Amino acid sequence: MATVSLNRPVRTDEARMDMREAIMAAARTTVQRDGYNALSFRDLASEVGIKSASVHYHFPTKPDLAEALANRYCEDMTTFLEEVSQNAKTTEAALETYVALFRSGLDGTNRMCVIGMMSAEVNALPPSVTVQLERFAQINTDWLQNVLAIKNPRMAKEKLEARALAIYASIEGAQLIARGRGGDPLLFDEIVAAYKVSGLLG
Amino acid sequence: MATVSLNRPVRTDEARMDMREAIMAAARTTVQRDGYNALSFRDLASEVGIKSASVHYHFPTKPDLAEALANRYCEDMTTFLEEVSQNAKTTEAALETYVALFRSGLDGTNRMCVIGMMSAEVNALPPSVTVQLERFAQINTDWLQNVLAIKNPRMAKEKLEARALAIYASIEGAQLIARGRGGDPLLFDEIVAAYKVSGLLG
DNA sequence: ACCTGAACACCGTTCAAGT
DNA sequence: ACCTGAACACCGTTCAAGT
Repeated sequence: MATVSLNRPVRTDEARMDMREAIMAAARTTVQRDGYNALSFRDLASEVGIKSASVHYHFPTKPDLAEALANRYCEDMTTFLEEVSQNAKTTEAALETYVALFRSGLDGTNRMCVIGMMSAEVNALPPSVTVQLERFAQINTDWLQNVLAIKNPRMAKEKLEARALAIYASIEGAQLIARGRGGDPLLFDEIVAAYKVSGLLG
Repeated sequence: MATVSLNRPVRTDEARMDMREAIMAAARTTVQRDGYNALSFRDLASEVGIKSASVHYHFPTKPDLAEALANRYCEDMTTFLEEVSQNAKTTEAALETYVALFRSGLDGTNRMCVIGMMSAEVNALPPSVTVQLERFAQINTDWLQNVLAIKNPRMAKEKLEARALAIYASIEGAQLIARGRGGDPLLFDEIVAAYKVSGLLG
């Protein structure tokens, strides 16, 4: 079972966690919970024990912080998916773990995928960040496509690509809708179960 | 063909559009484009030609405005779906029109469903608004369930309910992902096409 | 290298005051 | 009934100043 690091602070190695990492850890949690627009440099500063002007030393502007967050999120997702590919015993188990990642943020604290959140808030973000949204989608669909190819060796590549994209979009949607209803993980489960019945996740 | 009023200003009857309606019209567009957290009473005021303090006369607080917006959005959706039910010649056509509504906001101005946006920003919203998010989901799934029941008369009610919820969540997800990629309606179409192939929208 | 206080133009909100 | 200016505590950002 791979570590679900996407819903943990950016780094847990407290002993050598420098200020930049501490800011990113706090910022990730806030973005997942409240969104990028609700993220305040002053709140962030008080969380990590410095003044808001000092946050600007590490991240000159708020979009700079958004870019760093999105970039790190992509890296963590890549690592996570590599671990799943190595450790999952079946393609079904790999897909289960994939879905479980998106469920895990919801459970308890009703947090959302950083990239899903930024997709909603995309009009506040410069190209340096939106390019990371596309990268994250690519990371997800590439991995899904590989898993699906193992499961359905005779499926055409175009169809695998389209199916991978559909799964990614539908899981983000399930998370969004469950989040809107208080982050109920059982609602998320219900939606995912219906995806399976329909054949989308089959 | 039903009027896609969900992506128009709240009321177009300019002659008798009072200030409250003008504020709601401007606010809906801004929420769809930039989100609730990015909505500014001062910008809103200058759009409709009054001062920000005057906006508070019509909507005492920002959550009050959010509640009015979400409530009106539910009403407009109900009207829209009733029109579709009356005018669509086949259940396939009804589903096409449903999907087209979510596509229409994206096209050109990359706007999002007000309720999908508020689902992402749910932590900023009081219960008076989140109850409207649940109401909107119910309006959508009730209608979808009815359409699906006509199409699949032998399907069990529980399965119809689950499928309706899955379709709603997946379409919101398609919109979110397409929005993240610049609001490309062709990407939305690609995702929806894959839903159809998988059987989810079949 | 890293942090700070003070200033700037913003924000939602309140309220006494206008018509 | 509807609107306003002024004030409040907030916001991101800048910058000269500290260590």
